Amino acid sequence: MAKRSTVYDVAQAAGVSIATVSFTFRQPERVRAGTREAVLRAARELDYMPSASARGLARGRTGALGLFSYDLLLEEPADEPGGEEDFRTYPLYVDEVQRGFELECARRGQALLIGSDPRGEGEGVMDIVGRVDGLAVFPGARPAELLVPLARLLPVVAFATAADDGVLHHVRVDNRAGTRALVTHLARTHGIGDIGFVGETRMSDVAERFDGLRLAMADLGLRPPDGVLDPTPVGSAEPFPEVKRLHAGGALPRALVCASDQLALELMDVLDALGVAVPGDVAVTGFDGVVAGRLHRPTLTTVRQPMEAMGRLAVEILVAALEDPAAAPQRHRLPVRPLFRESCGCGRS
Amino acid sequence: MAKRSTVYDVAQAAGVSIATVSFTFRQPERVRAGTREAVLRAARELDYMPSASARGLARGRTGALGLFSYDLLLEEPADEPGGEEDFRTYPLYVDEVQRGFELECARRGQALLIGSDPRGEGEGVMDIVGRVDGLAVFPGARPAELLVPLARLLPVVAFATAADDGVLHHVRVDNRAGTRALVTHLARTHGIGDIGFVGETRMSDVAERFDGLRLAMADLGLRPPDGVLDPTPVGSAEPFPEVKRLHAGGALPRALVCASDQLALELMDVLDALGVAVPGDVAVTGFDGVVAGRLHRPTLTTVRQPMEAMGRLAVEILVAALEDPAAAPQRHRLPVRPLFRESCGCGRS
DNA sequence: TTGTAGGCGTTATCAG
DNA sequence: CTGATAACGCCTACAA
Repeated sequence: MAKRSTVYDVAQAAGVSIATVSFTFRQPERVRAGTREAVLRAARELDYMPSASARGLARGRTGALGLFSYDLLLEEPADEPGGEEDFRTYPLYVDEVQRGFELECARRGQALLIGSDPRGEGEGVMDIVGRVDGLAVFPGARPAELLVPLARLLPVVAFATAADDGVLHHVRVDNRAGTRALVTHLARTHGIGDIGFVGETRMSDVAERFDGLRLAMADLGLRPPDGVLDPTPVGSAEPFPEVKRLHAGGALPRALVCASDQLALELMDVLDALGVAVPGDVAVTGFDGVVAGRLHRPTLTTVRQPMEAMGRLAVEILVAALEDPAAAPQRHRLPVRPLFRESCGCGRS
Repeated sequence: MAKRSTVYDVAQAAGVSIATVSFTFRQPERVRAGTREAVLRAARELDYMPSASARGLARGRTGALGLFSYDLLLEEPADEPGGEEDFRTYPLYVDEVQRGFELECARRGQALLIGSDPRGEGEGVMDIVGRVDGLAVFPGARPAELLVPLARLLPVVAFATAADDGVLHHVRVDNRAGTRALVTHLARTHGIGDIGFVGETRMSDVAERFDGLRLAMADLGLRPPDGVLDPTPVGSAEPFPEVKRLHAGGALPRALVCASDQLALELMDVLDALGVAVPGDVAVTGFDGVVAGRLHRPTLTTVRQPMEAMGRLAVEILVAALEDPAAAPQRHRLPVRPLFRESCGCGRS
């Protein structure tokens, strides 16, 4: 690898000082034409590429924004023995939010740093924080409070996280309105009043979804469930024990509203194995609006989050915060949109 | 924003020199236990986050890998007036390769910088090159030769690009085998011998696909087309003029092999508008294996590229090149897999 | 308009 | 085992 040339090399080749070289790149007009030509030509001939490290150090800014996931899905590359690809694992919710973040960064010519914490030690954040001017973070197993100290150092946007702090910027969706729309549809259109909720409510998003379901049922004069069903994580060994028990006892609700699309798809697998027809015997709904819900048969009724918009918004917030560090933290709650497809009993969409 | 604390602050708080602080972080065992504790505690209390800029400058390495696209799809966020999402635009081929790159970086705890050149001035590369230790680049409108000077400065992996240089690392797929499999299937299974190729062959990948088609047809004793049909870019105003002309003259081939899935989907729109049935009147195939091909009706027969593996491989190559800068450039050609679905006349898959 | 010189936060090479 | 101290490459007053 050839040694990269520096301002010194360019300065020497152009017969000027390094200050002039540096100046030529940032304020080309304010340099005499002849000098400018000489500098630019020298730079081109020497393949001069400014060092972002040096520049960042001198300026006190890296010029990059960061996107961080605490626990990334790190599955080993699945073999594709011959069948179709498993699009249940991609693209997920986070992938689409990330895409919005990327598109907005690209539009603004912003460099984007993607980081994660594969070991789960929280040490990964430190690394990335040192590299960026602002950071957006997906919710993870670790409590969001860990982000608060970071927010004193740089602007931080938290996705889909409860907002009981006063320092983080927040980008969330209207989860309650989402499940409310689902419940209302199930009741009014399909005449279903016996609705259960599947999922675990430790994440604030899911808690809000469950809350929205209960509020909506109460408003409709229906009896809300006392609690959630099967608050076990996605992908557990013996999934949905409670649903199975209810089925065995013939006490399955007529509809199961799930905390996410992923969960709903897994649930439908289990129901299928039990010989329960969807939507005939029980209606199933998801939340997120990932593509897998359209590939599944029956197609999945769900609530679509504006993921691309969420990602873009995070970038906007960070850029604004960089320009005005004194501004108050922003809290956004974006609207969602129900998608009524086959799994609730509607016709194919 | 609070000023970030530095090694100096930590050193002072711990009552040691900055050298000891730095040393404590890199070789904890080689520092006396008491000193170590003091330093780590001070660092924690001060929320010390090392500056990647300073570190990179001192070490001569940024510790990040880069992924660059010359011309990113920068569509404005599409309104979603109420219908379903348009999954034709995401995830595309590049998105899935990028995902593989990300997963592999995450697995290795590597920081990943994503950059693009929205203005198309080539100036974006300079910015990102200064930030990374190694770079992978998607093919773009600009000739790959522009990458050669970069490769003298840092390891560069080119995706899906012709390899007539001696310096770039290459990650490609076996395009010829892909179209060969398609042609063989069309001929043997569906008895089709009249096959056209749609697409523009300026990109080496597409040229190879066309070449594979011609070779396969010749081997089968069929008469290969003299040239390609409609070498116009995706998304042009008046798409597929030649196909329309052939249809008007009643001379449409029995099968149209397209350069990509995107192109095939657009073509099917046009055929549909012309009243041409797929696969009844004409069989259509794509190339890539993106998810949109499964959502379309009829589902799209295509050739699947191992995109995740391609992304992962690029990371492996870069990491290896960083460890041994003297090693020769690597050239990989990964296998592809045909997926026979409805659009060629096969049953639903 | 251009040059000089100091500083940005770490690392690494030495002595001690 | 720890402490000075010189890079690292660029930016930016301040001078000339």
